[in-house]
Parts: sequence; C-alpha cells; structure tokens
Amino acid sequence: MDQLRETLKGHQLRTTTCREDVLSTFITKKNALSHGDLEGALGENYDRVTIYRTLKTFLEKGIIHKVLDDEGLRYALCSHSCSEEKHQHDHIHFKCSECGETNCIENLHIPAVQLPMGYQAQNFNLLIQGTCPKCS
Amino acid sequence: MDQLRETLKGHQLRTTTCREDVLSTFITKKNALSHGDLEGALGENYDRVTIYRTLKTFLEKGIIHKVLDDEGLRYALCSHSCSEEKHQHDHIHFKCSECGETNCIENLHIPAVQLPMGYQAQNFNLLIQGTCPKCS
DNA sequence: AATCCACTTGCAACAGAGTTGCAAAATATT
DNA sequence: AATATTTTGCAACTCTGTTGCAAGTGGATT
Ligand SMILES: [Mn+2]
Ligand SMILES: [Mn+2]
Ligand SMILES: [Zn+2]
Ligand SMILES: [Zn+2]
Repeated sequence: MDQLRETLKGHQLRTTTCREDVLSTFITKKNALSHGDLEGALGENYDRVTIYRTLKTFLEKGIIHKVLDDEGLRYALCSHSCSEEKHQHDHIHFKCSECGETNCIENLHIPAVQLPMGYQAQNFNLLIQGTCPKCS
Repeated sequence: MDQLRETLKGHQLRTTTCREDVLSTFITKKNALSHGDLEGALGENYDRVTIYRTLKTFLEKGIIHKVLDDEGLRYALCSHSCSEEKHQHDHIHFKCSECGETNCIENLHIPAVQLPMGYQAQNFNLLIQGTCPKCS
C-alpha cells in the first residue's frame, strides 16, 4: 500500500483513494485494461468521469501507456520508469483472440524498420493478434 | 465509375450509390479514413447508420482493412485483393503527428518477430507515429 | 491542531461513436 | 412487369468520452 503512495508521489501526484485503487488494479491484474474494465473492477466506488481523469493523468505523467486495439483503447503500466518528458516504448503487445486478454511482452522489442525518405519516426506500436500460451 | 461496379461485383456485393461513393472516397483520398471522415465527405447524402453498415460489409468482404490508431479506428483499402476468406496484411501504417493523416506504406513490411514459446501469431498491426515527408 | 490554497472529485449535461429492429425502398433476377 | 432478396433510413438505444462547476480533500504551512 505504501508502494502505491511512493509511485504517485514520485510522479508528483497527490495520493487519493481512486488513484491508489486504479494503480493497484493495474498492478494486480497484469494485462492491459480498458476504461470499462476499471469501471467493472472498481465498481460503484468512483464516478466514471473520475476514472477517465485518472487515466488521463496517469498517461500524462508516464505511469501508463496506451495499447492499441482493434476494438477500443486499452492501457497498461509503463514498466521502465517513464516520466512526463520521456514517454517511449518499443515493446510488443499481444492480444489473444480466445481469451481476449492483451499483454505487454516487455522483453520483446519491435524490430527496426527502414522508413522511406522523408519519414521521421517517433513512436512505435505493434499489436500482434493470435493465440496466447494459456489458450493454445 | 465502372471500375467501382466491377470491384463491388467482384466481392458479391450489389451496386448501390452509397457503396460506390464510399469506395470512391477511399480511392480518391488515399489515406486511412474514419467513419467521421466519410460522414464529412459524403455529407447529407447518406444516413450515418448506412455508412457504418457499408464499412462493416467492406471489412467482411475484404475490400478495406482496419487501421489501428490511438484516438479511434480508421479504415483503408486493401491493395492486394483480399477476400472474405483470406484477409491478411503485413504492411506498416504511418501516422503523421502534424497533419494527422494516416497512410498505408504498402511496400514496407513488418519484420518478423520471434515470439516466446506458446504464442501463435495470426495478425500484425504496426503503427509508426512521427512526421511525414510533407510535414518535415 | 487549525488554516489555507491548490488540486481532485462527483454530478449533470453534453457530444460522439456504434448498434439494433423494422418498415420502406432499391437491386438483381425471372 | 413481377418477384424475391438485399439494402436503406429512421428512430431509439447503449456505450464511450468530454466539459463546467460547486463541493470536498490533500498536503503544506503556521
Ligand atoms: Mn505495453
Ligand atoms: Mn493498410
Ligand atoms: Zn488467451
Ligand atoms: Zn504530415
């Protein structure tokens, strides 16, 4: 529980129960979560809007990152300490078509690609869909 | 105009003005389009619902494919003839942070990645964000 | 411990995205 | 021209996300 306060403080955020609970949910469930997932997990405790704002704040501060999806945005914890300034990722995301879970594969990096002349890359997002180990 | 009928017929679809217009819009604008983009382009001509259904039909028939985005789904033409059965892509998508356009880079393929044991990949989606040639 | 200010929350209201059922209209076939 | 089948528009709805504002809370300072 003190772990959570530390993380929040480390990102210049006030400790509130909503932020603790959202952060805690990301830590315990280990997969990528949508706003709806959080709303389901935290139930009636908080207003929808508050959860939206918490996600937005966490995004800006570099606590979570967006995970692209073909049916709605999800979010996942930033493992390597991102901050408000530096907020970059190059790991792969895997979505299982069976169980529906999306996970960061932290130790698998997106291979470099040689873009055509004139393109300047800043950010990479690779989503692989298929069957996860649990479901195959 | 006959080109459009051919394409539709080739995918076992009846020729309707909405389908022609949507297809035509994808062909003339060459970038990825959201439902809202099409609604804007086709104005008052068609009901929102009809455009949604047209997109859904085109998706199923392999005329267009989804383009993942961090702020809402887009769609783009399938270049190599996809069909209802086979619907696969391995090209890269580039989104420009300046002009907001997202484009298929057809001749640039997603490099192979060695997934950990137990993962079975079926589908790849790589979005690179940065600055496009026009905007740099 | 009480005060204070900035930040955060809940509520209400809204805008946008996407879906469903159904009757009317359009398409392709005979 | 008549028909069977598909497609469209409309209405109604759900789900997602945003904004303004007043009330409530966190944390620093006294
Ligand atoms: Mn991730
Ligand atoms: Mn594409
Ligand atoms: Zn699975
Ligand atoms: Zn651009």
